Amino acid sequence: MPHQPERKTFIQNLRDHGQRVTPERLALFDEIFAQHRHIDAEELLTSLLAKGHRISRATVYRNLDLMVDSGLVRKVRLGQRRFHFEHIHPGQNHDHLVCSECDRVVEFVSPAISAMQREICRAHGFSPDHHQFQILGLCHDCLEKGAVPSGT
Amino acid sequence: MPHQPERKTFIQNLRDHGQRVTPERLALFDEIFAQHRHIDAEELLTSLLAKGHRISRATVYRNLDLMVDSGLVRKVRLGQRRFHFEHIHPGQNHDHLVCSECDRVVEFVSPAISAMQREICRAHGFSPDHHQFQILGLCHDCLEKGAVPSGT
DNA sequence: CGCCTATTGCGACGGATTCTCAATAGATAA
DNA sequence: TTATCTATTGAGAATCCGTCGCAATAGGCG
Ligand SMILES: [Mn+2]
Ligand SMILES: [Mn+2]
Ligand SMILES: [Zn+2]
Ligand SMILES: [Zn+2]
Repeated sequence: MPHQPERKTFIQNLRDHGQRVTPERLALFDEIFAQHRHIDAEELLTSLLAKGHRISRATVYRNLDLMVDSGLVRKVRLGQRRFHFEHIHPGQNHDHLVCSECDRVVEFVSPAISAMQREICRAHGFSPDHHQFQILGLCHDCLEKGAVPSGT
Repeated sequence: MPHQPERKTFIQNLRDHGQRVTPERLALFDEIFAQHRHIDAEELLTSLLAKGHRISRATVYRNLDLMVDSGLVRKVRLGQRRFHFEHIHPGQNHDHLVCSECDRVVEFVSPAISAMQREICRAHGFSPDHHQFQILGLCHDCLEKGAVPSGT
């Protein structure tokens, strides 16, 4: 269990808010923190069931929201359709390059973005909570394989 | 008709690709370019019908995609659910601040973002097509009305 | 242990978009 | 102008991605 401290934080968060520590919550938590990739609700449900856990789709969705609210998990829109989830690495923010040909996702660290975000919000009287930033395009491999950049 | 040149471009685009110039396409085009705001497919359908045009929902969706592909219209995810569309102002890129309390959308011009995007893509061997950048938070008005920033 | 109530599972429901397919109507050439 | 070819349309069913309602279950506390 390489994510023991986060697990303890999660359990403490639950207790602090009068929420219950259920096996479903722990299994879901462990699954997200075991994965080092972007994973969607359906994939999480499938892997949990494959590992013998008994959990329903609604519970997966409900508890993903709960973990997002508690700040342990991030919910990102990578493609056009569903949300993906990833556990948060504290202190190391990143955003995503998404290949529209092969769906590959590359993370990039963006020190300048936080500063820019602060400045823009200051200028407009906004109080920022979080941002979504994705760059869509073609990855290196797809370019070499001859995919055409942009419209047809 | 204050968008005559774009209209001609659209028609030429269609002809160049062996696509037909239909009244439905022109009506939809005119509606998007008449609006100076972010509008979704359902709203477009409703206003077209209210103006006496005969057009179906499927046609609206199909032709929105077509206009996005031809580079005249941008498709942005402002809330969590549906897409919104806006006509492109060439040479003046912008992104969006979205208030999570009142759904207000404020546009901001971001000269630094293009440069950053280019640099990040160069470093990762990516060929960028476009990006999605939204900052979620609380607008000035909602802050004054006492909305609580972030969690709970 | 026993109560209280938060949480769960199941299946129905919902919004947004896409699909299917027969009918319609632009474009082109004679 | 008319015939022909086929892209496009309309209508509604289907799909995708979640969310909801509610009865059954089971954590947490005294
Ligand atoms: Mn990531
Ligand atoms: Mn805009
Ligand atoms: Zn690729
Ligand atoms: Zn607001």
